[in-house]
Amino acid sequence: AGEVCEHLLFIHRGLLRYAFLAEGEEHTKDFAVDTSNRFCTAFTSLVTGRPSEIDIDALEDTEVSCWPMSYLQPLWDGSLPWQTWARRMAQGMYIRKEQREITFLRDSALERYRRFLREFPEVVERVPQHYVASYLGITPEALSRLKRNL
Amino acid sequence: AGEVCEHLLFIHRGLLRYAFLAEGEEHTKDFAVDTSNRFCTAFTSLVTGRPSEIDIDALEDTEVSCWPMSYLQPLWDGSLPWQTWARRMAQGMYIRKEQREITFLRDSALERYRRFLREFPEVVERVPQHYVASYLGITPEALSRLKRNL
DNA sequence: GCCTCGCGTTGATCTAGATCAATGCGCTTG
DNA sequence: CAAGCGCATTGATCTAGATCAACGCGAGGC
Repeated sequence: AGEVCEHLLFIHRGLLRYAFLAEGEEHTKDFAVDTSNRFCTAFTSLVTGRPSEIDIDALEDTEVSCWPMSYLQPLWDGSLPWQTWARRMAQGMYIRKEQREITFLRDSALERYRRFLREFPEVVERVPQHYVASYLGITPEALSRLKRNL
Repeated sequence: AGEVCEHLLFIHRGLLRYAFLAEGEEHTKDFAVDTSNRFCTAFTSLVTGRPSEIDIDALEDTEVSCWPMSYLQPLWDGSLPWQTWARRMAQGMYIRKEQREITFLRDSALERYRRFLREFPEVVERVPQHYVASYLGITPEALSRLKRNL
């Protein structure tokens, strides 16, 4: 956070977490894992050129390929297939966020946890549980109690 | 909802609402107004070609230009400037959804209402209040009480 | 070995917001 | 005009999840 994001990462191995800080609280926005979501970047900063408000940290030793934006931007702006690729990436990211919006409007914390287990079946074993709680928008204590009902 | 979205709309006058149905409850995802967000479409359906899960309904008499996808797709796929335009649109939509994600993780209902007033200052006077409540993820009763504390 | 630290759990209490039910009030329609 | 409807408000009660505090327990580090 604070820097302008200049890179697009592709995750070969490991696990990253997107977070942001607000009034001393840290909130988990998303995970990026080697088993899915293999691209990782502070997208908003990347495309606006403004400093990122989110932190990205590695929860495991992580191996990535790193694409500098200075390399990608000319491809995106100069070549139709790459432009299409970039558009599709943005579309896919939108669709994921829309799902998350729907989940916040429609589901209880328990239901959100069940969906999380379905979307990231392996992540739950690889990250400290309080990060999962934070991703769901609840406290660690609440998640601990939720698990008793499934 | 149920149909594949084939159009991108540009709103000249009026006000639309995005909603979805879940277990008999209707939830409001977003508003599209003639004073901002002037494009409107069931984006996920538009780009995936799958039937839309969301409804779009007009809360006022609304005047739009209607761009059929059969017209846009060849532009997007065949022309760099149009492709760039489409990519930028997808990026912008992502950024808006990210803001909404952050708001659900970080803010109380009261704070979300304050932000809503800032983002859509005029909408609050143009739509029934229970739609605003639904957009915020709370009940109409709760919103009615919230307003007493600002 | 012991000590600490990070993390999860558990218990007791508190609170934001949900739920249910009643009231009021402007608009439309007969 | 009255009747009915959609919507906002208000009150009483309930509940999911927050908060605060205590405890446990395994993994390092000394």
